[in-house]
Amino acid sequence: MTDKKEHIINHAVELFAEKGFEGTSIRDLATKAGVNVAMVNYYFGSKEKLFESMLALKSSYTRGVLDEIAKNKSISDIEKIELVIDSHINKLFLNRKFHRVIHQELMLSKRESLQQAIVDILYPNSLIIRGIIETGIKNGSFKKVDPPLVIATLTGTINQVLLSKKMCNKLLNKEEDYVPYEDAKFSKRVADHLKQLMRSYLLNHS
Amino acid sequence: MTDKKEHIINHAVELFAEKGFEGTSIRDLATKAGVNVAMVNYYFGSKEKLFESMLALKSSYTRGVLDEIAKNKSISDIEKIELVIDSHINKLFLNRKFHRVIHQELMLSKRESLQQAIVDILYPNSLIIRGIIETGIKNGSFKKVDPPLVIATLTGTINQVLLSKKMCNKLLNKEEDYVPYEDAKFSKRVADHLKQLMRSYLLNHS
DNA sequence: AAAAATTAATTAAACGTTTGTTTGATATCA
DNA sequence: TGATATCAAACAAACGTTTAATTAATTTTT
Repeated sequence: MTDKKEHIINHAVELFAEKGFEGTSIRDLATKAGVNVAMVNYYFGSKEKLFESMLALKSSYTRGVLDEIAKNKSISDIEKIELVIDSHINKLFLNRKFHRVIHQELMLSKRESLQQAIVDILYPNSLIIRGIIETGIKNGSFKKVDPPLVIATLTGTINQVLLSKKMCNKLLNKEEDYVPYEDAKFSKRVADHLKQLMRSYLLNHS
Repeated sequence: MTDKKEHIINHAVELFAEKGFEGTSIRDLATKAGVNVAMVNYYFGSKEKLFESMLALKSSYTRGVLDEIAKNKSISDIEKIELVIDSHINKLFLNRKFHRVIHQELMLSKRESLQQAIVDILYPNSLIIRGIIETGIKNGSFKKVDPPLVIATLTGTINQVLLSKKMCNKLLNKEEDYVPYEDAKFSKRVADHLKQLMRSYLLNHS
């Protein structure tokens, strides 16, 4: 992947996140990236292939960390969940623009092949978390919960605050121009909430 | 609102939910609704005003029920939360197409005036839930939780399962053509999960 | 009640833009 | 010299929208 291609992709993520795939024109993108309109098709072939290239480049960040947490044998199950929460929030807050883009595409049923590609990016993570939860249940350290829905709660809560600055600020009673995602206090607040929630829900006080 | 306008709006909700605002063409819509292309502009003035009309018509369902739950003095705080969960799931599952549309628009920063209108639709509901939680904390029946983030968890969990059939089915290990949103068993499953989650998190066992 | 006049609804066609994409010429570099 | 990169310009197709003519429905007048 050349510098120029990455440069275009990075601007594409910004625009796709703000205006959606259909709402972003090649001309907008070319202007913002400071290149000629023809360069996008020259490098990527088409707007849709540009999107696929973006997926391929930006989805690489997902794997790895979660796996290590799951395999770690020196920490308890609930500590694993807490580490998962921390790393997940960290990752999603940092890559929130890209995350917004794939969330959009996941909701739409145009371009269904891309939908499958996005599921393939997101699903492995949920599988790992599921493994931790089910192990905890077998161990007797966790209560008998509904693992898929616990995952929906974890990711759903983070998505809920991540996907709309306007709604998030309204919910938190913050002023309009506050950017919660760049405030370490806020990401810690979300993490603390989820950790306490999971502790009280998962742990078996027997 | 005439029958014809409502008829067009109902088809617009379907298409907007599937393909997004930019991804839906007036010609697609006219064909699907069985009317001439010119009728959309004749009745609504423009594509954007059609969207606003849709907002005005379809957002009416939101208010009312939650208010009654909050005011009810013959049930406990946790029972109020459980009723909120039931009515919320019921409402969102029934109106999931419309909910998907406003969720999309909330994520994008094109047409910011519409964003504000959507926040104004969603926010009052969260205020009522917040009131219940804060009352519970004052009563001593609830632990000292972070009310805005509890709301984010409630709505986020429901959104997470609601916004992508493909992802939802993958998470639940269901086959591709299963429609969870029309299965009463599934909505009960989500409701049970959220109720147990909230019970163990909110209740003060002192 | 019938006829005329007025308003509303519907249509096919066209309008001007914008869209993604391609071309062919020119510049840059190896 | 040959390959790669960049450019302004043009392309056809699709877009939201408007027009002008026609039909349907409603109201007014006789």
